[in-house]
Amino acid sequence: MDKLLVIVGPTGVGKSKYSIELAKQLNGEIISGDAYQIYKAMSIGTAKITKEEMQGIPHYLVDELNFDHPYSVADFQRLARKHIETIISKGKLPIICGGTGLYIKAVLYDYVFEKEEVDEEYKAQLKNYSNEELYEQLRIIDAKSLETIHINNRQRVERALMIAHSGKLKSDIVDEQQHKLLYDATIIGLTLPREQLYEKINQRVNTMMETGLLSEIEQLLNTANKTNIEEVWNLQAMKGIGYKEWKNYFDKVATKEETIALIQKNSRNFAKRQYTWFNNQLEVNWINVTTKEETLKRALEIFKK
RNA sequence: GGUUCCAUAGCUCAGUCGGUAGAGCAAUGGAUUGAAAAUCCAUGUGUCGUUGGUUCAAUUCCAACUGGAACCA
Repeated sequence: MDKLLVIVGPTGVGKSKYSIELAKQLNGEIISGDAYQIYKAMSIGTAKITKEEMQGIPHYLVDELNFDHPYSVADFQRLARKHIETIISKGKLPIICGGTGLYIKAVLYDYVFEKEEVDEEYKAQLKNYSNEELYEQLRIIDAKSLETIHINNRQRVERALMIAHSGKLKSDIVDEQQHKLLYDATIIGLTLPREQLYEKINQRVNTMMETGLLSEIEQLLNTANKTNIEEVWNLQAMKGIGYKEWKNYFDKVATKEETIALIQKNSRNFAKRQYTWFNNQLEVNWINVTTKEETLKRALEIFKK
C-alpha cells in the first residue's frame, strides 16, 4: 500500500501552515482536501494559502474551478486519486490537507460512486411531494437506506431516491464496500482547546474583513455571468461560510456587524461538526497545537511510527 | 441625599395567587457515500443577588444589605 500523510482538523487551527512544513521535511506535495478552496476568486473567505506561503511546494485542487461550477465528492475522489499517483510516480509523498471529512474519507476508503446521469425531470418531480411522501416512497424502494436518513433530511431522502432511480440502490452500493483503508495513510489531526479555537476563528474573520472579504464578495457578484442575482446566491460555491451570509446584507436586512457575527458563529458551528466527523469517522492521531517546533516534532514522530 | 423600579440558565427575559422553574438565542453531543463550509437529529440543575424574618415549606411574602436603572432634589 502506498504511503500517505493526511492532515485534518477544524477550520482555523492552522492546517495549511503545518502542511507546508511537513511537506518540506518529508519531500511531499499537497492535495487540498477541501470543498471550497478549489474555487478561483474565492480566496479570502476560504482562507486560502497564498503563493508565497506555499514556498514552492506544489498544491493540487486549489484554484482550479470557476465559482459557478459544481464540485462534488465524486469529483474530488477521482481527481485526488489521480494526483496521488502522479506524486508517488515522482518519488514524493502525497499529503492530503483539508477540513472536508467526507471528501477525505471517500478517497482513503473504497467509496464507490457509480456513473450516473441526472434525470432532471424526475428530480423536478420530487419537489412536488412532502417529506413524509418522499420518505414513504423510499421505504418502498430502499428501506434499508432509511436507517441512516432522517425523515426531515429531505436533501438525503431525495438523493437516495435519485440513486435508486438511476440504477443501483444506495444501501446496496454501501453494502458492497469493504470499509477498509486503500492506502497506508497516517491521519494527523491538529486541535486546540475549544475556547482558544473559537477565539482564533473569531479573530480570523475579523482579519478577513480587513483584507477585503467584502470586496471579494462584490467582485463575485459582478463577474457572475447571470442576469438574475438570485441565481448567483443559489450557486453551490456561494453556500460557503463567509459568502452565503452576505445575501441579507445586500438585501439590506442585516447590518455589516450582524453579518460578521453570523459568519463567526457559523464558522464555530462548523468547527464543531468537523470534530464530530473526525472523531467518529476517521482514525485520527490528535496533536494539540502548541509551539511550532513541538507540534512538528509530534507530527513527525507519529508519521514515522 | 430622597422616592420608585430591577436583580432568575453564558445572554435577553418569562414565571411560580408560597410546594425549589422555562422560552428564544448562544452552547454541547450525534448522524453523514455525488450540495458536506451542505443537510438533518438530540440535549435545559440554575447557591432564582446576599443575609435574616414569617411559615410545615420561601426563588415567590417582609426587612436590611449589595449592585444597577429611572425620576426628584
